[in-house]
Amino acid sequence: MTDEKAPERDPEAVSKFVESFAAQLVEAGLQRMPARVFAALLSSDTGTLTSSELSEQLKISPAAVSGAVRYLAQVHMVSREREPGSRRERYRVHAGQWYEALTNREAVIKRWEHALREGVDSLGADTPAGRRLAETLAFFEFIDGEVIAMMERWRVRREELFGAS
Amino acid sequence: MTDEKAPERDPEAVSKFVESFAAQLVEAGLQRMPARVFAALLSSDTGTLTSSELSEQLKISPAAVSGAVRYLAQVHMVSREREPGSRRERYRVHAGQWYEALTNREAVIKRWEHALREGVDSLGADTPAGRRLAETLAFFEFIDGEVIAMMERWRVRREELFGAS
DNA sequence: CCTTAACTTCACAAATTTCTGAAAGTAGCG
DNA sequence: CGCTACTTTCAGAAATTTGTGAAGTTAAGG
Repeated sequence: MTDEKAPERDPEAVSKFVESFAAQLVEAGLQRMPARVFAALLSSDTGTLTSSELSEQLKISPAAVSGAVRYLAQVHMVSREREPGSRRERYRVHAGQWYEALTNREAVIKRWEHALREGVDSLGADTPAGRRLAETLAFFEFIDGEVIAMMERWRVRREELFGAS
Repeated sequence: MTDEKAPERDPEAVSKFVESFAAQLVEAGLQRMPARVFAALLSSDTGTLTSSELSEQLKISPAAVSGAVRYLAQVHMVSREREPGSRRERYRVHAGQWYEALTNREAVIKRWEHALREGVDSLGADTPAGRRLAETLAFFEFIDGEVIAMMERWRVRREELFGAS
């Protein structure tokens, strides 16, 4: 009900959410800057922000934005887009895309499996320790398959709930 | 085939596995000392080690062991046992117990959900950002249920593979 | 081409985290 | 009751991580 034409959200409220969600991400193991940048994108209206918008909103240097975004892109939590006809770059969080990245723990799991296999070999499959490692390995192999099926079910569910593909 | 009565494993090989598996755990977000301690327990024959054994094997101070173990116990990755009739404490990794702790990310997820709910409220459920947050929230709620069912299936599977309950 | 707007890289200062030695508990055992 | 064998706590040194300013790079637009 103000006379502003674009209904600007209360920056105070946005910032409050950004910081509190970022804090949770940090606690879960993400670095601080990537967490804040990601939270900011998640709570933006378009799901996209430019480098300078991020820099301004979060009060951090362009260098920090650059580093954070590079990391986030690497783990597929955001994607980068070039605005045609401008040097400006836009960073985007696809609603449906990012938590699939959580799934990409898969790469991590593969490495765990590798390390465990080596362990089973070098300690001996017939030793108590070897057996313990083998069981852990079996667990991860199980998880591998389950996660894939689970994400399949989620896509179906999501369709039900929100319609859009 | 040596004349040693207890068939000591090659400490070299054990150490190699411990360090390489610990490295993976670190990369996944665990702190260094807890990771090393945990890997050492995982590759021990009995699945238990005393404080001084850990201290010696990993070449770290008793203080470091104490800190690492406190953390691991807190997140339920190891349990502590008192040897009756001795001040000595024993730390144990239950083969089937520890990866259930991975599941206890559950607590983490609950906090994420809380933060997201607040975000939806304060940004407005009818805004684009609000809708994005709501979808993310729905995803986590979905995961909650799935993980529980998945662990159920694992227990069945484990029974098949290894027999022991 | 040259200018300029944008992003990236790099070296370093600051903040944080990690590990240790030393001191202080705590409980078994004589 | 106190000695002894362990473990935990704590303050601080050392290592690591983080974020910045400044210089470097790249491409759009004149």
